[in-house]
Amino acid sequence: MSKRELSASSAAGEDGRKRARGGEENESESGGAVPGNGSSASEAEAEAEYDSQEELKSDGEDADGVAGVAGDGSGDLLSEHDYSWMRLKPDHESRPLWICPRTKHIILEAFSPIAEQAIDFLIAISEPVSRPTHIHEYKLTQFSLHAAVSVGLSTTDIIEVLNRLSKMAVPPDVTSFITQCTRSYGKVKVVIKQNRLFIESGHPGILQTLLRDPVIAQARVFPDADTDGTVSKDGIITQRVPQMGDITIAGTQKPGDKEKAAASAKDIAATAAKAEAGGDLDDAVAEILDKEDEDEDDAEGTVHSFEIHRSKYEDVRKRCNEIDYPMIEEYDFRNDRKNPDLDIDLKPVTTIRSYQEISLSKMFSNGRARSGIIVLPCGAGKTLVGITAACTIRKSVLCLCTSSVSVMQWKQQFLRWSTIKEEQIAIFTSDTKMRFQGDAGLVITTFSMVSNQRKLSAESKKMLEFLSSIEWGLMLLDEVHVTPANMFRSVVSRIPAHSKLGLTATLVREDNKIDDLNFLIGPKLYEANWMDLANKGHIATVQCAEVWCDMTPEFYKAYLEEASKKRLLIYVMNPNKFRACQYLIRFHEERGDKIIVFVDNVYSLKAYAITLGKPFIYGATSQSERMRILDDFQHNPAVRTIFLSKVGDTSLDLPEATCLIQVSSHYGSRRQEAQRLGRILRASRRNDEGFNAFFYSLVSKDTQEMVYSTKRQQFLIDQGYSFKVITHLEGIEDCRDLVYGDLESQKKLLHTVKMASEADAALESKATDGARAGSGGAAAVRRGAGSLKGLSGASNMAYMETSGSGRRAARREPVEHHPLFKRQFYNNKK
DNA sequence: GAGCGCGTAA
DNA sequence: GGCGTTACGCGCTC
Repeated sequence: MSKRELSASSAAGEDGRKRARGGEENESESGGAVPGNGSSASEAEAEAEYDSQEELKSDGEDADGVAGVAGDGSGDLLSEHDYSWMRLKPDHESRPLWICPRTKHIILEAFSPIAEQAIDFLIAISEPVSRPTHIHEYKLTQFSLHAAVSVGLSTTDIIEVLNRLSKMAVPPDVTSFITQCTRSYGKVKVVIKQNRLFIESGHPGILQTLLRDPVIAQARVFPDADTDGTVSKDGIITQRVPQMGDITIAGTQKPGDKEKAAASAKDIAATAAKAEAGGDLDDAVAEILDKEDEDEDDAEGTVHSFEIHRSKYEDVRKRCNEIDYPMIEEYDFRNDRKNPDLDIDLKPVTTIRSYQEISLSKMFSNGRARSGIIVLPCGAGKTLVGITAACTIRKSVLCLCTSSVSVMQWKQQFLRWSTIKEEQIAIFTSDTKMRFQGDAGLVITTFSMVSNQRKLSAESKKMLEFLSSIEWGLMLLDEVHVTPANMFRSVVSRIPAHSKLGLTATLVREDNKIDDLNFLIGPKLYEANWMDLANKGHIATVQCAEVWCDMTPEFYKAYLEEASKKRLLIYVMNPNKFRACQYLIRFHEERGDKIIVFVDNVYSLKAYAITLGKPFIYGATSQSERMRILDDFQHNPAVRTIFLSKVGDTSLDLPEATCLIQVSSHYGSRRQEAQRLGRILRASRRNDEGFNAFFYSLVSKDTQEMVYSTKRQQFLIDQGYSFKVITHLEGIEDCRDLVYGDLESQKKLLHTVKMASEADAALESKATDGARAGSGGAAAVRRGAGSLKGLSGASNMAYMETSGSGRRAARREPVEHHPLFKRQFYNNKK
């Protein structure tokens, strides 16, 4: 074990600890705009805690070495594996990657001079797991490697570039994993002809292999007399393949993206070569390109296929993934003479940003449209990516949104950025059902409109028939992370589309269905790093802070006494939280910020907004009232703060907002946290000198809320954000006029809250039958006991990243960190 | 076109 | 695997 390895690992550790303490690196550059003194009191506390931890840990590290040569008896995965056989290259210092042979995790030193190029490459071949400031973590997966092949990288390219960037030779396990995952990719395709689905391959043997699988065989449709091409004895169809040419992505100057992809590959290579002081990488890259050209299945001139039932599409595609013959969905739209062209182009003035171009180049890199998912932060122009894809394919487009509001927004955006005419667009929602003119067009609709199988109005039924009769060139799926939902997922197989493009900012769900997107839509083609775009000025930079509000003794007592479901109201209505909220609003209003306050719970929302005298919007607010409040917020300088419930989580476009305060939220939803942050990323002032947007989460200390808060932040932390912990808002005690300043009013508030939750409970027991109410009463005592237990668990979780609650917490983590990192993040003790 | 019931998502 | 709350879309009625 070399010294270097140890020192690099402590760099990783440092990063982990920075995260743990709320990422103080942001403070130095924040310009002191956050009104907390998190750097003094809280930090000192945390520091002391962490120092003692540090001693424990460094002992362990010295004893068994970072690579875990000897077990430390804790059962830590890391310690059970001996990596000491891996030898560092002599010039490993100039190479930025570590590769774990067992878990296929790749760790990047983000401070390396060639980090940026390495990132381009890693994004292409692996999944980002976590990307905080100094150390990034990626993971090689089956799907990420499929995606790599689909953008034109070959097995040897991947291994070779990886080898150049790595501090040690690529371990044999990793090499064979890459080989295994890339070998069969691209051999099987799904194509749509005359609205029917065919499984296609250049190798008839592969089709026979597939047909031996019961799931696939069951989905099969046998060819009839009308079938084009020759049909063999076993019913496999053979046809000649049309030739293909180059394409241009709309809105880009350069012809095609092959060059683009090549350019970035070349960059990586060139820099790696430079770091290496002379190498033959340029040749290797040239080779990559050559290969890309000859790697087409079509070289053989014939292609073989069999048909499957459309209804079985999802099953078959899933099965193919499982048996390692992933089906790729590519649309050779340039040679599609059968389907009518859509007259659409980007307007000449429309320009797309570099990362939008790169993400699209992943989609079109071989001259065809490849189905998949592009992940861009809110405000980074996802819509324009979708529109550009439509302008490149130039066939009929079906655009699916989650709400009717975003349906209208998509329509406006299409009209704004492209040359499409109003009459070519059809809106299909519950209150607008139109058709487009001509034989090709754009339909914008909602997921529920096309997935709803239950009672349909006659008009909708006809419309739905129309939708499934068209061979769509492109299906755009906005907020694609909703697609795996039971009702929504069926649309992708029911409506035939030659290619599908999913867009989202938050490719996370709290259930385990997110992986289903791999066979429902396709691989993740591109994922932008939020921090990265912020640094380049495309989205606003945000200071994130978690404000810890002490519970008042009375509220805390009530919290402990209450059954778990009533607790929420108590910690949300905590008077100290009220005061913190009021204080922050005042502070930011004086700075000239426009503030959105999110309160998830409707009762609390009203209580907060009315007490503080601010307008609020929630589900029951009428459409006209919403418009009025939002309009006021944007244009009336006197209205600086609005309160929103969950209504404001998605697709509200408020470019004026520069500050967010989160008072209550939906459990541990990472998606909600990220999407709320997204509300301020497009702040119109983002490019002002030294501009920062602010994101505060108010958390009642030592309650369940702390657990959720930690979990919620995970997505943003993985995107490189760091949360500063503020335990005390500076100057809050000098504000004598804050609400609930005296014990009397606090008690009154507590009483009101208790009454409210009892009223709710009463309402409920009246609604349900007596049996249920009775059992609830009997359980109350036990719940009280359970609450204490839950409490201690809660505080452990809350301090998870600072004092380490051990592996149990780690297991609950949505993101599986590499053991090397777990060690740093969670500080496993012996 | 507002309001209700239903089903659904997270 | 479900908890509980909130929001929303759809189709229908008045």
